[in-house]
Amino acid sequence: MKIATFNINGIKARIESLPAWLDDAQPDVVLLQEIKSIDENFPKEIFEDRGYNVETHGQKSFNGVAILSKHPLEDVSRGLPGDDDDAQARWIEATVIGQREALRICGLYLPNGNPAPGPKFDYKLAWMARLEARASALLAEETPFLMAGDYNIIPQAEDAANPDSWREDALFRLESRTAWRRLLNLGLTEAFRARTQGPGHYSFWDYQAGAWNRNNGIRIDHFLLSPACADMLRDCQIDRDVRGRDKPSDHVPVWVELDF
DNA sequence: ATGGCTGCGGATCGCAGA
Repeated sequence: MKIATFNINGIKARIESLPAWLDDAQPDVVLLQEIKSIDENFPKEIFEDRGYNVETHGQKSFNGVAILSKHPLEDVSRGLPGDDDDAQARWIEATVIGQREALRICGLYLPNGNPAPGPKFDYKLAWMARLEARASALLAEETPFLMAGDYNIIPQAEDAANPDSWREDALFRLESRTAWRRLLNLGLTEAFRARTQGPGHYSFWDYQAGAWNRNNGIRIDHFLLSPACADMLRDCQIDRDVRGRDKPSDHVPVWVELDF
């Protein structure tokens, strides 16, 4: 089963290029971020016509996540637990039934956190603490799961073309990387690094300053896998070429192939 | 050498993103 994550930076702006990528890549499940749409305005029919079940958790103008799945989705849950006052739509989870077992899939759009320090950075770190708590709870349930999406975290220097320019940025500050490390220390596996080593692998290139043409990218879209899910991992790739197509998002899809 | 953008709402700019 092929499961992808893709920050599309606005469903209205990607109304043609997203279906084109789906037809090309043929993922079974897609976790979308930054749909920038309320649920009522999300064009479900475009995806239902292609055989996908569609579950959204949107809001006006900003953020918003969704799941597309060719397999039935069960027990859909919206919003990251831990703060009832958090109105930002950044988390959705559901259970996908595979051939042999079920997999809990969590789609996330982690806060950017800039400028740092400041209230937005505090929100990012608090959100990551809630994410850690959710991961711990899922581990305790002993059901296989993955958490994937736009983490807005550059894990290591090799994940940026120019790491020195990111040192003080919320995506690469020590506090952010420490919170990321805490997730890994729970026993989660980062899918891409389980299979591919070395620099030069990116999932985001800024629209500005010719970042794509210069390959000035960063790797911030990730899959974290529970131990049982990590045993299912067969492949993990970044669809880099998507960034060079017509009217691209600033992110590209990342996907895993899981045997379950 | 420097710096360059895009999307959204309800507007013809301000904010947000990373």
